Amino acid sequence: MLKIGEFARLNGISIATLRYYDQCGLLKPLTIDPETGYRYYSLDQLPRLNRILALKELGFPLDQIAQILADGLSFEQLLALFTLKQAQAQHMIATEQARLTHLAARLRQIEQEGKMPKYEILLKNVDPQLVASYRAVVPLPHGFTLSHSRVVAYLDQHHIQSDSPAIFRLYSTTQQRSDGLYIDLEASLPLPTTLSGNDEITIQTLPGSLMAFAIHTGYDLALGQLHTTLHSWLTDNHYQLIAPPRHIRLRHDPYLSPTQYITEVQFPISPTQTR
Amino acid sequence: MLKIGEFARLNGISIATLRYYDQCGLLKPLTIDPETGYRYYSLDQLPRLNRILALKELGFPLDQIAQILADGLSFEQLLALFTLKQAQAQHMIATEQARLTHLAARLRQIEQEGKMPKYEILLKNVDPQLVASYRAVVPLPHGFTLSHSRVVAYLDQHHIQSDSPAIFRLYSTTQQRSDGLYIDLEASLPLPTTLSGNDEITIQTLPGSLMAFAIHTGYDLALGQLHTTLHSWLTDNHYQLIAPPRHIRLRHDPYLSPTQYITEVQFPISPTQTR
DNA sequence: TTGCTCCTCACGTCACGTGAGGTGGC
DNA sequence: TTGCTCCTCACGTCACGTGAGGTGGC
Repeated sequence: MLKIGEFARLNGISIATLRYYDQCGLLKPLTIDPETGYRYYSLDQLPRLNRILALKELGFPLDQIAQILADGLSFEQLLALFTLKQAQAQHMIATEQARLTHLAARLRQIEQEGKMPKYEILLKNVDPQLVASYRAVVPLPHGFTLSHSRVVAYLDQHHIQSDSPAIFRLYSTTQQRSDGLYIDLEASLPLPTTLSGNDEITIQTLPGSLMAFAIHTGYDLALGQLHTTLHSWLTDNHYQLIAPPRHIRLRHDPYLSPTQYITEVQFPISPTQTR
Repeated sequence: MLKIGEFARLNGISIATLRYYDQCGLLKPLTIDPETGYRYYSLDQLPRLNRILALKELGFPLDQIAQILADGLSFEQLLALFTLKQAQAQHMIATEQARLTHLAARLRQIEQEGKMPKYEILLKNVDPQLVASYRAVVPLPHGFTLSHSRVVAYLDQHHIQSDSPAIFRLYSTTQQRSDGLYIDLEASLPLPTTLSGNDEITIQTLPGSLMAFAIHTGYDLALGQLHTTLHSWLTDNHYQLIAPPRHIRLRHDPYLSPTQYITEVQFPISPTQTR
């Protein structure tokens, strides 16, 4: 019969752990002195404790360990449990490896610039969104505002006032023509309820998607660098662009200085198939 | 000015998260309506929030993120923080990969045997231990008990009664000679205090070490399989044996049936240098 | 009036670690 | 008597999630 301290030392674990396992019923001492409350363990309990510790190292939570040891699981359940754990471990590895990649990139930046990077690239899910849209190939730099005003005019006709930010989808990169730069652009504004469109204006639902996004502060035509950064981020992190990039004009009041503008750039993405 | 729900949706995070960041001072709303308590955020707070989220993805705890953003860290501290995180991520990957290996092994066993394996192999740290030892090449099967009784006799001479289990160090594997099997063996018993030895008995401190160990139930000469299992476990998990294996006779009373015997097998190990 | 969004507690999570304050056996 | 080991609460951990119960604006 072993006192709790001896039993703990034998297994290289803490007394608190054994007391906790007692409390949650995972491993009760063989006897408890009713006078003193001292817990006494038997050497015969070693195999059970070791099984517990081994399963814990495999990453199982204590309640699942209790189930496994109680033998209340069918062969299939056992198999499923272990296969699931395997998948979880693989997922953890992938996550940590991505983290390593990002950390390495940051370290390089810190060493070079002595500072944090300008853009933070993050992931989020964006819901589908009902919008009124106007698409055309338009000249820069005013194409954004021109297209936007077409949609605003349409909404005005229908007496709808939208204070949601404008969404631009970029179907092409900027293209040099003889008379200047052009871009294939779609301006959209969210609608509270569906309408019928017309020749110019399309009513549609922008698809929801996983997005890699970043916030840009300042004039929204100086976004080339951010696009480049996002593109290389995608390949580094095994994502692919699955739809046109979006610009969201979060703040773009004409009476503000352009340095105050805030634009969100969204890249709709999905994970690249590995293999 | 954005209400908390709008600001949350904009970043794809929960309202609870924003409230929590307010509470712990990481990101306070720009203003709070004193009447209603409503929190109002500004678009200018987007970059800070994104930095927070990015650092969180890199694995930093919120209090460290606060420090980093407060810019209260020197270049060296920043570098150290990131390098440490990198090391932690690498460690995590190694741990998870070991877990995967073990899970795969278990899965194979479950599929083949439909049952949990016989032995659980675990790690623990063992402290140094002052002992009285007798070492000799002895015949099997009685060599263990013979050597053990030499040490017991020595302790009796000194009127010391040790009820700690006997420790055997196996300096060789079993060897076939013309007159039977032999083994180079050292039997030890823990001492409460140091003594002077004699021709036969050495007083020494068994070194502490990281141990891979397993518990064996039953007759303690049927341990060949466990040794083999332990050896292949070592190579699978990138450890190497750095000292003779130990057998600890946790229960070995002569009046018990050998099926009741409990022996712990310990392999002193250290991680194999990778590269 | 009905929904919707917001508010503030307060509690739960998971596997223990860490005192505080006290007891039992040598 | 002094150490040592053991006991039982109770609280802290980390970053929120989840009600309960209530309020404000359309």
